Amino acid sequence: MPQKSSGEIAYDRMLAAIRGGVFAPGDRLREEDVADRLQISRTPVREALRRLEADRIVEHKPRVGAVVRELSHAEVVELYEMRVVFERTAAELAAKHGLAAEFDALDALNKQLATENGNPAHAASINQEFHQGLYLACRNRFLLEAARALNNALFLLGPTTFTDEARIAQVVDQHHAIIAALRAGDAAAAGEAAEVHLTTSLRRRLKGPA
Amino acid sequence: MPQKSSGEIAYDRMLAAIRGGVFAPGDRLREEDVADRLQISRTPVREALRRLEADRIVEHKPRVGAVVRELSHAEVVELYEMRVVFERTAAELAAKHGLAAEFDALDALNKQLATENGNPAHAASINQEFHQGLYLACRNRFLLEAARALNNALFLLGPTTFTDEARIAQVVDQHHAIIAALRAGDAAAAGEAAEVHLTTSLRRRLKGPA
DNA sequence: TCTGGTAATATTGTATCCAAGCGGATACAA
DNA sequence: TTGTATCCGCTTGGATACAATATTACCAGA
Repeated sequence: MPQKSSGEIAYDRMLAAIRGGVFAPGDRLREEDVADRLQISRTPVREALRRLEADRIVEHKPRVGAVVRELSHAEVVELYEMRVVFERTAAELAAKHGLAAEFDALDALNKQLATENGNPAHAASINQEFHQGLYLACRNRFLLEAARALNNALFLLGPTTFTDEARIAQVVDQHHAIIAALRAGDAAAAGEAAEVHLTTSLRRRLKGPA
Repeated sequence: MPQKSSGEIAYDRMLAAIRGGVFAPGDRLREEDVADRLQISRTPVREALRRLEADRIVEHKPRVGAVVRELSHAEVVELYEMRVVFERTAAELAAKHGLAAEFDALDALNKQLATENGNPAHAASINQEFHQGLYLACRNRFLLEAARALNNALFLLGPTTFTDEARIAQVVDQHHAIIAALRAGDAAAAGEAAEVHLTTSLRRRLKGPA
């Protein structure tokens, strides 16, 4: 193990497990179980659990254990409320600080997304990359970190639905509007487009499961 | 120790130490030193350090140790950039969701601040409470948490300067503008007032030390 | 004197061990 | 049959011991 510490590995694996639906909200995460599963001792597992707790992905009850958080309806709304703010801010800042090459990269991703009709998982992955690229273009480490934590919390809601073809087309369109505003250097328009995009996303989410 | 775990205590004490200037940016925090100092073992100290790392207050270099972060000029600007966004958002949401009683409490704090001429430390403390109250009024747990982390990072810059009497008067005025907009339920105006306030604050900060 | 390598040392990373607290289950009594 | 009290076990919280590694100091040779 030259590069990553066991704690890092534990964190990554557990995050991936939650992301992949192996651990569902409400599941208990007993330190020893996880340790056995990952073939390491409890110490790095505890470290990983603490980090997940800081990300608000697990809840830590003293003497009871860690459980994967369940988001109430109110919290889901609050989560998206903040996501809208972050995304709008990211778009505004990216319009100011981003490079043309970065916008080109976003455009390329978006074109790729447009052709991903049959593969929902891949489409979701490209979508992730797009938004990550947007955050990277705004040259603000604190926003990047805050958005990362927020997006991790988003995994609790399960995978984004990209099964619908019309939905993908809509997303691609909205992304395109953002990119156009970015290229024009129009921060206000970019922010507005991002807000529209995310608001649609929330609406979609709330319509879905619960 | 019925209520707080050693880890909690370690976190609180270290945060207070950084806040109080005991640990300055660039200082190394060796686990054993801190453990000795707090009369506990390394385990809870590590937990506290990991939490501080999540807050981006310390940097953790493998096999080397934790050092209190030093913010570059660029990072300070980015930090305030985000703080403006958060504060603006908080004001907007508070205007929508806050209760009249909460606005009254903010007003009371602000009046108290106006009379705190001779005591910079106390004035700073009241100011903290004011902003905390604003965040609480907006009913968004994610914003609250993100703002908490950001404000902790702010401690790295040293205490806010509230020595100048004219400065306090200006702050009180700007707070008052925010409160007025909140009471009117005018989200846009509240957000605008908050942005003005924080922008002044940044200007003040950059004029100061470095 | 400077440079290269090697070895000692300092410090974190991981594992294991002991203590403490909470919850559940069971038994007894009403 | 139900309510209550007590006891046992499961799980985390904290401490310590051990391993791994990066840094640094020191020495030898050029």
